[in-house]
Amino acid sequence: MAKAAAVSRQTVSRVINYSPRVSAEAKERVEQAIAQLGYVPSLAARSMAGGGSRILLAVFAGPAPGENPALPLDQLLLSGTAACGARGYRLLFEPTAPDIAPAEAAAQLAATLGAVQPDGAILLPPLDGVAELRAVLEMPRRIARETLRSDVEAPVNPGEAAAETLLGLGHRQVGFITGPGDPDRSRHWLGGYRRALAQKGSRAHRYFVADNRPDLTAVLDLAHSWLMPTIRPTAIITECADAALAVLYIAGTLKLRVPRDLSLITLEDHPALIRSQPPIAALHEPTATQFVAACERLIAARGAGTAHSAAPRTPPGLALIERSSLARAPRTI
Amino acid sequence: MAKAAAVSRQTVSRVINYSPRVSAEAKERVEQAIAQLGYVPSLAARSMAGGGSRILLAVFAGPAPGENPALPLDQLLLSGTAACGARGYRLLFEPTAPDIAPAEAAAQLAATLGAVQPDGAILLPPLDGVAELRAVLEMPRRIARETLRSDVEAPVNPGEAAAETLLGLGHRQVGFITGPGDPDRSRHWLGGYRRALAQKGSRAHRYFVADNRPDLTAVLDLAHSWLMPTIRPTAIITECADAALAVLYIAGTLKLRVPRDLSLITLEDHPALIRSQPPIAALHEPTATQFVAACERLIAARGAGTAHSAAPRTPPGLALIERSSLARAPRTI
DNA sequence: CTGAAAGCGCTAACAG
DNA sequence: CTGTTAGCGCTTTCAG
Repeated sequence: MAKAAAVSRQTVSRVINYSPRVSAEAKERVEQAIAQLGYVPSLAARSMAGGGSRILLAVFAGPAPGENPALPLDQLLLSGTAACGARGYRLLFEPTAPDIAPAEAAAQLAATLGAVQPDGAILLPPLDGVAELRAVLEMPRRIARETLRSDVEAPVNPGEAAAETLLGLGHRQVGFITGPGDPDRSRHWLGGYRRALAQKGSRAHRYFVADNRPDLTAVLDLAHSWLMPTIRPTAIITECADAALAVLYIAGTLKLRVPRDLSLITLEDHPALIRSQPPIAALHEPTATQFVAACERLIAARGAGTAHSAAPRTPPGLALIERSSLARAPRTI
Repeated sequence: MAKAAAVSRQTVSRVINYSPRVSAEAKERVEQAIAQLGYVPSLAARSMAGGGSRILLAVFAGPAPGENPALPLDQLLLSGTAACGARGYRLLFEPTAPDIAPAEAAAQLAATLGAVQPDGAILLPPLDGVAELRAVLEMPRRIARETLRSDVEAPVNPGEAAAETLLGLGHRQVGFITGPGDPDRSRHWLGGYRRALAQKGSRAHRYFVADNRPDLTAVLDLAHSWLMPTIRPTAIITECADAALAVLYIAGTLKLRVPRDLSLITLEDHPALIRSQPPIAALHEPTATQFVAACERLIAARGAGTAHSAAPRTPPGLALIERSSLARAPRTI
């Protein structure tokens, strides 16, 4: 190929690797030849020659059949491939086998690492907490490691944060509706909600809890039964966006106005929340954003000094999308 | 590595490639050494040496920002990686850039093909209809090509099929509620519904159409407005599962019984449909199933004669999941 | 059934 | 700034 541009293969290599040590003239010729011949460098060859594989590995917990993944995989796939593709990288999603011991999962991961030799790997939650897997990423040929959450900070619990927000607005009857998705996650978030209420709650505080991950019709029934009586929640947290819309609808049929009579917040963001009347607030882990950031750090880390990026890690935390579904609690019940 | 087993690299290669031409004895030794040293063959090296990359490429239409993909990407990712992983393959998802001309998309694809050199590629809908892309997969180093639909059969339109099913049950007032997701797809399916009604419909038939892709609260309102009056649909098709559940709830509040007073069918299957009361029928393209089948054909095709698998292509068609939400139309309106 | 030789396409490391 | 020399880890092809 190279010879078509009357230069050596090395110069071609330099050009496609954006080395500054190429004369403008040579670069020109090479680029022209590349365009003409439709030349595309082979990933495999580059990887083997030590130039980096230009592959990033996203490891997620493969859910047992019938179970839901703990993550919005489609969002991650979309935003991740876009971010990586823009920089000439590829993103490979790899599930861990469901229901296996950490040690086995670690062995599996090590095998994948050996076979693919990615330039970096991301342990997606809840895998980021598994010490065995983190260890595997430490050891081998300096594979940069990333997780979504900062390694330092304690992860924030969305359920807890949402409850605190509502308590801060003076609400005393706060409801929580779990959603489908990973049961462990539901449990964890619900736990956060309980903690917040227990901590700040006086006797006047009341729990309204649906911990059974109700489906849509069940949520509608439930909302009706909660909002009909005089003693009712003045604020409701829903794990999934659908449920919030369902509650909003029920509130409407009962002539309750959001947010005057009822505040609503959901732990999953969704485009439909913007268009609803009123728009519904969301307090969620910005998973996709963090994922893209992690990918970019990984890509940036290539060539940089240490593997484990010392790059600026913006504290991830939660994203509170305030919309007009939140208000102070009404004076009287 | 190989020398640890007291054989040549060749023999190792044969063992890991399941060549039959190895003595049981040598095989034993090699396998032991492999386990001991934690040896993993490098994908890149195998690919470069011509042994096949063991990578499958899934090409999908990258949606414009804000738009939804036309496919259940998370399902495809889950089932696809599982299927490929079980056979030692990897699955790489690659989006086409949104809003570009077919020719450009083709160039992009060609570049990816050159860089990754997958053993096979799958054009996910709606890309499978783009001639330029299909052409790219024909040409190069015998990359096996697959699509979800059979190349021969005309794709079946789920909207049309659902409408026909209901017409066959004697329904004359049939509703159709579009959902979020790819707008083109909505349009297409709605068109099928219209065609079916126009074809079989007498004057007595009535259309109830929501073509504005309503969100959940809008669906709830809509269902109420449809089902309240005396002249109302006796059957409703919803594009997405949520909407079906919403309609079911509204029917309940209006004392309409499903399926006696109202038949329900949705074009998206979802676990929640099984648990609802009654369970709701779904008529959907079994995308994930077809995708897994396509992957397996691709993997099987490696080594086999022709690239373009002449393997038995089971007619894909649609999957009608009958549940108790379907019944004959009531005698009187 | 097993070994030896050659090379896949690139990039690092070193000269010029 | 550019060219030369190796060699990455495997598999193919060809001999034993």
